[in-house]
Amino acid sequence: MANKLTRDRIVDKADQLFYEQGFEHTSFAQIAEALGISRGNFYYHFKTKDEILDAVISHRLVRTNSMLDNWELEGDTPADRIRSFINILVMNRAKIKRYGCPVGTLCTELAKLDHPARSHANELFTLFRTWLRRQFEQLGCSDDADELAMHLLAFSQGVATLSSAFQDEKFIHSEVNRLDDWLSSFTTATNNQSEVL
Amino acid sequence: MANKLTRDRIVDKADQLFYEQGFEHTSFAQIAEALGISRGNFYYHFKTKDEILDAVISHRLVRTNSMLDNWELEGDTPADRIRSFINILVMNRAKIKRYGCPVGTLCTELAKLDHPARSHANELFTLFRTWLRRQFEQLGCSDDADELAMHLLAFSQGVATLSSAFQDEKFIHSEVNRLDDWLSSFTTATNNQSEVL
DNA sequence: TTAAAAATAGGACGATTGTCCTATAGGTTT
DNA sequence: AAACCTATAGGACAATCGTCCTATTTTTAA
Repeated sequence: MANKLTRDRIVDKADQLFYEQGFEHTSFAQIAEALGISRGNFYYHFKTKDEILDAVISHRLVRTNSMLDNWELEGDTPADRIRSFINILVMNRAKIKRYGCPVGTLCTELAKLDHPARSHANELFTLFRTWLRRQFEQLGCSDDADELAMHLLAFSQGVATLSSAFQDEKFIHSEVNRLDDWLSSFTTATNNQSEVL
Repeated sequence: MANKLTRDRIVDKADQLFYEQGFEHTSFAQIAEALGISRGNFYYHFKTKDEILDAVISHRLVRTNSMLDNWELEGDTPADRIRSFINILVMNRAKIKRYGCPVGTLCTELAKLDHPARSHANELFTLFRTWLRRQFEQLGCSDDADELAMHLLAFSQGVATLSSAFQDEKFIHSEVNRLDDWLSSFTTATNNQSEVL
């Protein structure tokens, strides 16, 4: 099945270029040329540009899901797992500084285009949201777990946007430290009574 | 000078469409049609698309500057003035929910396009940053005034991004309340010794 | 080995893009 | 009244876009 291979290569390259250049600014021809395949071959695998976008989003959803599963396995405590989320800001700082957050920038672009795939892309955010909510619940903050999840999600979005605008990696580090402190305040103060769980 | 009038109308409409649809997705023809003028007339006022973009950014810089000046005049205390900044999230919630933050989304798009006007657009962020920094200094937080300014800036960016993705205005309200509380913590605890100023 | 199917190549299409050119109308100045 | 500059209109341009079509090659199945 060389078929499957080419299709995957297209999705991978499209994923990369959509991230680096934006969805609309990336053309069929550009992806094809980057892969060394013809536009005709391209059209054999994807009939429309929206079809590639859907495939890219689905691919990202799968990857994100498995990443979250890994964090679930690796982290011993909910706080550890939440820290795994926070640390992607540091791990991907170079790309974030250059292109922003892959999820946030895609959702923002699709919102402006009023694109049909918009809600599909937003599932990426929902994935993180529900995962984080579960962690905060396990941390003993059931009452405002969702609010805390959204708060953390929002803040990492802001850090990505600003570090990109100001081309500043140090900012990422300082804000991640701040987030760590914030997270610690849950495991010490608030969580004393719910530590029992 | 009907000239000046047409030029301004172009800048206004371009400003609006760049915000609602994005810079690249907005075409010459679209702006011209929306204004009921010909493309030829259009080209008389702006020779390239980048020239309109520059004019739009300059226009936004002027408007933002005068808005900050107003806040400076209206707000009695630095905390009041910072609250003016926070409240634009609430005031513009409908548009933010629909199109995100005008500054953040433009800077993000230009970053991906690697557009020459990128640094020009980033001045919008710098404007808010230095203004907020000054407010925090007057609040008695000179040591980390810039960090606090960036923190606040980042968070409002995140709120805009997420409220847009989840189509959620309530989220804006709850996070603005949270920000108000955060701000109050400076005027009560930290600021007791600097209240003298 | 041969027929069928999957995969690739490459060109053609209509539409749209940013850009540019020329012609004309309206008003101001000499 | 004549000359002139500003402003507007509308078409032409080459390039690029997403899409589609038809061959040709490669692989699989009979």
